[in-house]
Amino acid sequence: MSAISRSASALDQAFLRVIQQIPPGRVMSYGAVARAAGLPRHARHVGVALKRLPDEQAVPWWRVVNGEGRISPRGLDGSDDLQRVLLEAEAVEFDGAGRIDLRRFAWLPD
DNA sequence: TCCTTGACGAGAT
DNA sequence: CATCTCGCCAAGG
Repeated sequence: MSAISRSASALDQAFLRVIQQIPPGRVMSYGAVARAAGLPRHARHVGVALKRLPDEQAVPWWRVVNGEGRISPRGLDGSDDLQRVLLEAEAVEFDGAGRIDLRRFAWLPD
């Protein structure tokens, strides 16, 4: 029983497995994760899966951004800022508008 | 069952 | 660029 299988639905686990493969310094959009998991049109659910992700990070959730190369705002908690800090710590660059150049940092499964 | 909610995305204006 | 509109689809009320 892996750490993520405890509180995630079978569908969520498909996304999480993909996310676990994203190498440091690279990112993937929600839609890309969904497609790589063989579940196109489920971009929104990738976000849902991460949201209900338990504290214990067995998954590099911070390497998932939206299709514009931006960190999706989720409101009050400062997890947005944390995400940016974690990414910059991996040398991922943000431009003046807070965007990541996906042509350079996006990753796709081999 | 019906209705509403989204860490989304593509396209039109 | 910034907005807005729609399509998408599982979950929860």
